[in-house]
Amino acid sequence: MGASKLDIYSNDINQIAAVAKVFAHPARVAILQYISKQEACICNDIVDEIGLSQPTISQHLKVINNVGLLKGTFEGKSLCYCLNVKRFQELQTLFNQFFNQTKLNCC
Amino acid sequence: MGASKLDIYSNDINQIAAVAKVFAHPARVAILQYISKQEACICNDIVDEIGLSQPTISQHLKVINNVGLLKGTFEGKSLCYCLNVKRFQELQTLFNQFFNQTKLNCC
DNA sequence: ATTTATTATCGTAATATTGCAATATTACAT
DNA sequence: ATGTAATATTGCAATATTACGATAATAAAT
Repeated sequence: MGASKLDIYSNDINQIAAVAKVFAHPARVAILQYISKQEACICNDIVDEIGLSQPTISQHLKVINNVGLLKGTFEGKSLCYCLNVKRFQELQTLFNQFFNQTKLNCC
Repeated sequence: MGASKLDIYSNDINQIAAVAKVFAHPARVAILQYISKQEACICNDIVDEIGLSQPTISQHLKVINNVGLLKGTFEGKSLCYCLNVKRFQELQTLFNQFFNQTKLNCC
């Protein structure tokens, strides 16, 4: 197998898991931290900062972008990756709701 | 490859990723929700509740247990899986610290 | 001791993820 | 138009994850 049986879970549960997956790789956590620290939203420096190849970083950025966490001006030579703070906040709230609801029910 | 290069990241970052991985599968999210709802902390019912086989559930429980999220009396026939609420709270705090710190830095 | 009920482990197949080299694309500058 | 600099995509190899059937292990009850 190897594939998760997504159809047997509720949408809420699948959403939590999908979002958690973005944070489930250290490179992506490191990228998020790094781009949030950069005032001017630097770009290829991510490759230098983290010890991975450019294609690998690009791949991770795509995953981060797929949940709407990137914001920036994408203009050829001078790209600019920024953290979408509003979306970031939404995901934090999503997690907290899950944690709080689960705690509330507990014995 | 397929293996993450854990040695190039800080411990903090690896910890966030490792914890997120636990929540990155819908079965584990569903299991956590379910065991928190059960007052009497029932066990094999998880298999009936979620639509997966007993070995698969057992495997997921192991992953959940590895981050210390399980608490219970493990006595042969009448096992009892409980959510370790204290640890659950710790992980929530861990996530929130990451989110808050990252937001704080942001441009 | 044997049965019974419950969970864990092993072995295996299928799919997913990670990472990189090579190449393609894009947009700016000359 | 050509070159350059930066990122994206493709293709591939290695490892990880997911899932299940078969089997083992454990403890209670008879």
